[in-house]
Amino acid sequence: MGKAGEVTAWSAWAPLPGVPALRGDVLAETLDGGQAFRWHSVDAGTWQGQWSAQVVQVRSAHDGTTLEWRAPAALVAAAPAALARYFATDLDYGALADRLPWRTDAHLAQCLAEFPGLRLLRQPFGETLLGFLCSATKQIVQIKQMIALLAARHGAVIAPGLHRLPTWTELAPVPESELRTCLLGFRARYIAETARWLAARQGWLEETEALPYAAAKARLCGLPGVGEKVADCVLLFGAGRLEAFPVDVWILKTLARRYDLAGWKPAPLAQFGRAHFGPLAGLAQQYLFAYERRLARRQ
DNA sequence: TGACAGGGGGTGT
DNA sequence: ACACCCCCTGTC
Repeated sequence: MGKAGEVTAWSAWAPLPGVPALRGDVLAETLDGGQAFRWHSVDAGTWQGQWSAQVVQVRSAHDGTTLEWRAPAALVAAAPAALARYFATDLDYGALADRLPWRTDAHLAQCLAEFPGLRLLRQPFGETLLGFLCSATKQIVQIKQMIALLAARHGAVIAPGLHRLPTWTELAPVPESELRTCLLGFRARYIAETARWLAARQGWLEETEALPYAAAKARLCGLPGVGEKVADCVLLFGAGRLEAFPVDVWILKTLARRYDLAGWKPAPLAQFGRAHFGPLAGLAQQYLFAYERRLARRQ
């Protein structure tokens, strides 16, 4: 018998075609750098993560060609398709990064050089919304803690000791007071109200995900607790909208410092971002973000 | 080892 | 501009 949550029978490691192997720090930044909140390191270079009803481990292949993965034997059938979507294996991120204006932006060029191969994930839309409703004034470790508690207490079991995140429908009947015990603080009310609002509108999230960027963002901003920053994160990390440009305090600082934009407000900065970085502004944002965080940690 | 102060990736009023 | 909520981190 293993510990709770410990998978005893894993499938064999298999390549994940379309995703090049990533340097250890770049893989860590991709999986555990603020896009997603359900990955943890199980071994040097090996990460275990969950989304929807999936549980997988990933690492860079020893031959250095691609990422490789394995899944609990009982869950392996659905894994290839789920992985392909989650890791956006159809997108060549090397080519996308090359289309950013690094040739005329020395700072961006340095950020790209620091995190070669950095990727954006395509997480389930509803789960991404839940994660970023938890994110206000919280750091990654704390958000991960809230999300883990929500899953453990309100999510269905998908493998021994492993729970998926609750769906919005499952969250709707949970009283706000009970959500507060998941360390959500003032975010509990946002999540409770959003859950009830969504439960009364089946299909609303799916419709929103399919809308053009601006319309989808406007709709998300109508949810309690969702402002422009959260909406942009949900669209960037949960819908593959690479034009979304979330402006948080890190980006505020980095744009002020590196682009001489001190004193600018978030909305004008978002405009600057889209104008300067172009239709893949969200990818540029992720590089700037990763770089600034690395500098901060080194202090 | 324990206590304490400081601050935190945002939204809503 | 400030409240919201309380956990994490660093420090003594």
